[in-house]
Formats: sequence, C-alpha cells, structure tokens
Amino acid sequence: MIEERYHHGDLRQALLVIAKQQLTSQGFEALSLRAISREAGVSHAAAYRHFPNKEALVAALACAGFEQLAAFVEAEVMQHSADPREQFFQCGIAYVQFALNNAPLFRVMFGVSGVDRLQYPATHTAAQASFGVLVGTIQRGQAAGLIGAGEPRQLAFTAWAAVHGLATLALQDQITSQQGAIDSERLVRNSAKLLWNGLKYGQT
Amino acid sequence: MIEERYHHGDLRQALLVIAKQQLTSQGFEALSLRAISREAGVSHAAAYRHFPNKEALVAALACAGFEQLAAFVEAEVMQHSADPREQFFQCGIAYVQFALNNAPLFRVMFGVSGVDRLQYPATHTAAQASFGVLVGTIQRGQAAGLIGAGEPRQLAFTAWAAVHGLATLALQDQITSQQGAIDSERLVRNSAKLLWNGLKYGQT
DNA sequence: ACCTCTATGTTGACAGTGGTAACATTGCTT
DNA sequence: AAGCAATGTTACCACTGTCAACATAGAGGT
Repeated sequence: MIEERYHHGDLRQALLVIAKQQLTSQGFEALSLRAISREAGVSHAAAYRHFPNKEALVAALACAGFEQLAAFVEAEVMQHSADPREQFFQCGIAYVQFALNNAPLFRVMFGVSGVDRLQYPATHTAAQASFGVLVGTIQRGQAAGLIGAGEPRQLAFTAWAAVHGLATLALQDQITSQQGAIDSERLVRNSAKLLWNGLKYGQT
Repeated sequence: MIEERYHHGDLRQALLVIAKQQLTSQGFEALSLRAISREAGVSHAAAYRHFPNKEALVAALACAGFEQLAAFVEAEVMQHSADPREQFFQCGIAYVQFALNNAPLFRVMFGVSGVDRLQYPATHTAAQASFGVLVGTIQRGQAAGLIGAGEPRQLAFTAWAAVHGLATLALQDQITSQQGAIDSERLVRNSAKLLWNGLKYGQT
C-alpha cells in the first residue's frame, strides 16, 4: 500500500496518465492543470516542477500519442507482411481507426492548440518516427515493383496527407453517413485504391 | 462622424470583424470575448446579447471562413475554365494557399476547438457549400470524359481529404522544407497528379 | 405627444483558470 | 551529520467565461 508522502515518486508520469484520462473523457477544452493536479492528490502548483507550462504538458501528451500511433499502425501492418499492397491499405485503415478511437488525443497531436511542435523536440521526433512506418511500407512496395519510381518520402507524404485528411474530416462530421458509426475501412479503401492506382505509374 | 451612443448599431458584425483581426494577429488561444468587447468599446457582457456563448462566436467566425474559402477557390478555378484537369489542380492549389494564408482561421474552421458543427447549422451549410465547389469541378471532369465513373461526391470527398491533409500537415510543420515558405503549388501538384492518374481509371 | 415594451448595453459578482513567488519538506551526496 | 538540490505547498495575481440585476434607447401603438 502506498503511503501518503510528501514526495510523490513519479508525479510527472502520474500527471500524464491522469491528463490522458481527462482528455479522453472530458475533451481538450476541459483539460486543466488544476483539475489534473487535484485528481493526482497534489497541489495545483506542483505540476510546474515537471512542466514549464500547460502547453508543455500537452506537448508531452502529443508525444506519447505519436508513439502509440506508430506502434499501433506498425502492429497492424505487420499482420499483412505478405502483400505490400495490403500493407499499404492497412497503414491507412489503421491510421484512421486510431484517429476515430482516440479522437481527442488525435486532435491534440495535430496542432489543435497551435502548439509549435518544433519547440518540443521529443514530440517532433516521435511524429517523424510515426511517419517512418509509412515510408517503410512505401519502400517495400517499390522493392516489390508494385509502386513506381519516386522519392519514397515524398510519395509517403502524399499518401499520409490523403489518409490524414480522411481521418480529420471523418472526425469532424462525426456522423457523415447518418448512421451511428463511420465505416472507416470502406472509407479508406476507396481512397487507397485510387492512390494506389496513381502510385503504380510513379510520380511524373 | 459616429457619435458615442448607447446602442452600437451593428455590434454583432463589429464583434466578428474584431474577432477575426485578433484571431489572425494573436492566434486562437488568445481569443477572448472580453478583449474583443474591449476593442469594440463595449462592456464585457454586451457580446452575450448577440452570441449565447464564446463557442457560438467562434462558430460564426468559422462560418464566415467557409464562405470566404468557397469564394476564393471558386474564383481561382474559374480562371481556368478551359481545362478541367487544370481546374482540378487549381482547386487544390487554392485550397492549400488559403490554409497557409489564413492559418488561424483555417484551424478554427476545422474543429480546432472541438466545436460540434452540427449544432451550428449556418456553419455546417457553409462548409457543405465550399465542398460543393470541388464536387462541381469533378463533375465537369467527368462530363469531359477525363475522370472515370464514380459517385462524384465520393470522388470529391477523396480528393478533398487529400488536399485537406496536405494543408493541415503543411500548416503544422510550418517549415518542412527548411526554407522560409512552403512551395504549396509544387506540393499540391505532386499529389494532384497522382490522384488524377487514379481518377482516370475510376474507382473500382 | 406620450407610454410602454423589447432589444440592447452596463455593472457587479462568481467560480475557475494559468502562472509566479515565497516558503516547507524531503532525501540524496558528501 | 550537514547541507543542498529537488520537489510540494500556500497565497496571491490577473484574467477568463458566464450570469443576474439594472439602465437606457428606440420603435410602435394609442
């Protein structure tokens, strides 16, 4: 049993965990350093020993989000190691799924709050890393001769943008299809097929 | 010369104008009803006679943004009335340009603040209307036999998502290319070519 | 011309926020 | 054991969104 002690142990981590809970349950607007500290059983100024300001806390949240995203997408992609085309599709499907299942976190990751990512190197590199998963998929596609020539990073960027757009727009019109949930897989497959056709011919 | 009078005349509009100024100059985070009212030379509660709350003011801002976006894209597209393919490209180029030139407004338009657009019908229809510009372009492309078969709204959605993704990602990594400004036109053309290739073959 | 009603604006309050400074406690290091 | 840096606490500040009670202006009916 944990004693009530003056020093918390790992307050920074605890704050992040609670912040993520509050984020997913209450949304970004309701995120408050004071509420988080309260929940952590700590005074409202304690957080400032671990984060220079609220923005930094949010940036750390985003950082963790990117790591989670990369791990999730990579895992999904690896289930289809045989077929590069299917890998490519899964990349997008997993991405959108993640966005829909972690809407508030996703919004935080992508500049909701106008956080200048370049000011938070950890967050920035985590974002780059998650991008790397897609680049890898593209490269395997090229190696297999299924994707035409082209700078892989640039192709990946295009593909990323397409899927990212789907994710954010889907997130927005919450119920585009007037049914309860969006069929994200169908949504992505439609776009991905189109992109894949384009990719076959390279970027001329 | 305008007298100092008790009733402002058209306070609602004045507030929106000032809000937009503050938004573009100070960013979304700094947007405050009180500051806006102050600037309008009016008490801090006056705004509540015209907007039920801050969110509504922001929604109205977004609404105006969508109208501006639609007008801008349409104007750019119409300069290339001859060539449907070039129209399609211009659509995307104009879209990204708008996003980069009106970054804070663009962020407000797209769920920055988790505003539930469905709760603000005016905003929602304005958004739909701006989407309509792209649908029209696709339809003209199909009519000219340059774009394969497919439900135009669905194709448009795919294209929109691709471009929207480019815009938001570009907005985020502000200086992706380590140069001062992003060459948005080149960025979009790369993607658009790819999409266009895909579109030629329809969505099978 | 007056009177009333409604739209609009004002004042003053409240709870909650992010942030800072001054002080308290803890536990590692020497 | 002493001292020092890390970590928490308390008290405060300016600011925010929002509401209720009050004030004023202007439009319409009489």
